[in-house]
Amino acid sequence: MKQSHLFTKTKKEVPKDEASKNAQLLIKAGFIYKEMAGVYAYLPLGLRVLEKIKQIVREEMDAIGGQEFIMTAIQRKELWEKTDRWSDDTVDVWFKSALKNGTEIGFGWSHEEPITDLMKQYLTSYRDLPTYVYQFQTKLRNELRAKSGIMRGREFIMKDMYSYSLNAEQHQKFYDEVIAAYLKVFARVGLEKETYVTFAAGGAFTQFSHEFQTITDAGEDVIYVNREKHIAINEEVLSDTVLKELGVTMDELEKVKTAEVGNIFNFGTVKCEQLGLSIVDTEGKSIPVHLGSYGIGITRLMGVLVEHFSDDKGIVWPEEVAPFQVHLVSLCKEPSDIEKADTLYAILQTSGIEVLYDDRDARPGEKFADSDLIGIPLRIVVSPRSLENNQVEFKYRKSGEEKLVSYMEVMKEM
RNA sequence: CGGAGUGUAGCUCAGUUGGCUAGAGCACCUGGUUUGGGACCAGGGGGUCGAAGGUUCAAGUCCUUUCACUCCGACCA
Repeated sequence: MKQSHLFTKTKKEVPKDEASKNAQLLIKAGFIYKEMAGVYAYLPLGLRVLEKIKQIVREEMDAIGGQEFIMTAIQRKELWEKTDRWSDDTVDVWFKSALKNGTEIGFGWSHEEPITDLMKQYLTSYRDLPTYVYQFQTKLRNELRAKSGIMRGREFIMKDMYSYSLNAEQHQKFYDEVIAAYLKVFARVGLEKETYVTFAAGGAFTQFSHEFQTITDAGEDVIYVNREKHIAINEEVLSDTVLKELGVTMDELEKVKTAEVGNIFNFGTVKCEQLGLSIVDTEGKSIPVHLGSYGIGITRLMGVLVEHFSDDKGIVWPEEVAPFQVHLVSLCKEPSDIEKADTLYAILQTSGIEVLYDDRDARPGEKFADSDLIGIPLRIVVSPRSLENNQVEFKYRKSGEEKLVSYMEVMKEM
C-alpha cells in the first residue's frame, strides 16, 4: 500500500472529547473514526488490525472444531421471552424497534437464543453432537454510559461461539479445550503474561464462570491474582469460602485492574429446555442438550492491545496483529534513488510481505513521526545517504534497534 | 440514571463589564526557500459561534429550553 494513497492521515492533535489512550492514539494515527459516543468506524489501517485479530481467533476456533457462520442482527422477541430475557428489567442493554406491521424486534446484544432455536432444525440425534459454531458479529448494546474508547462501546465486534453437547462430560471436555484455545489466542496477540483465567460469578447454572482478564489500568474490573500459582479471582466472588476452596490466602493475592477480554459460560441444559432443543439418544429417548457460550471481544481486545503496546511516540503493534509487517520509508529525491525504493517495494510485495510504502513528498521528520505513531514493527528507510553505500536502514519499533543492511540482501534479513 | 464540566473553522483553542467586519496555531490551497525527527517566508480559501426561543438599539457574550460530548459514580450475562 502506498501511503500517498492511504485513506486518512495522521493528526497532530487529538479530539478533546476522547480521554482514553486507546481512542486517542487510534484516532491520531488514523485507525478509527468516532461517529458518536461508544460508536466507532474502522478505517483501512484499523480494519487491517481487526482482520488480523479475527484471523488468529478464527484459526484457534477452527482448530478445536468450530465452524464459522453468521447470524442475524435482528432478533425475534418471542425467543427471548421464552428465557425471560426480553424485558428491560432483566436485560438493560436492549436496542429494540418494530417492523412496519407493529411486530417488535430486538437488535442482537448476544445470540444464545436465536442460535439455539435455529439448532432445533439441525440437531435431532445424539449423532449430531457435539456441534460447535461461532461467528464474528457486530453486537449492539444500549449502554447507559459508553467509556474507555473502543473498550466499551454501544456497537462492537464480538466473536461468540456456542457448543451443543450430549452430556456434562462431553461439554466439560470442550469447555476445557476452549480455555486452552483462548489462552493461545491471547498469547498470539502478545498478552500471554497479562491475561488470567479468572473465577467469576457463574449465574444460575454453575458456581463459577471463567473470565479472561487482562491486566491494564484502562480496565473496569478488579481482580486478585497470584502470579506464581496463576490463580485469579474476580472481586465480585471474593470471599473466605472461595479462598479456601481455591487453596489460596488473601495475603498471597495482588489486587489489579483488568479488562475482560473473554468470557465463557456453561448454561447446562436449562436454556435448551426453555427453548425446546432436545435430541434423541441411543435408546430413542428425548433428552435436552448442554449449551456453552464463549465470547471474545474483538474490538475491545484491539483497545487493550493499544493500551498495553504503546509509548510516548505512538502505538507499538505486536507482529501478529500489526496492520503491515514493514513500513518502507523513502527519503529519496532523485529519480534514480526513487526507482530503487520503488523496486524494493515491489520485491517485498512479490515476496508476500505486507508493506506500507511511505512514498509521500514530505520531510523526514514528519515521516518518522508518522511511522512511530502508526507503529509498524519494522521500518526500512531508503535514503540517498545509505544508498551511497548500497544500503538501507532497518529500525525496529519495539526495541529501537537500528542496523544497516545491504540493498541486495534485504530479503535475507526479513 | 445521579453529580460535575465542555460546546466558537476539519483539529486544538482565545474572544474583557454585551459594541462595530469573529481571531490565532495546526491542517488545507498557490508561489518560493528548505530536506535525517512533525521547517520557514509571502499570499489564499474555509464560520448559520451546538440548536430553538427570549431580553436589547446591539448577543459568541445575558436569560429559558433543548441536544451532544467528556469525566466521577451507579450499571455491566
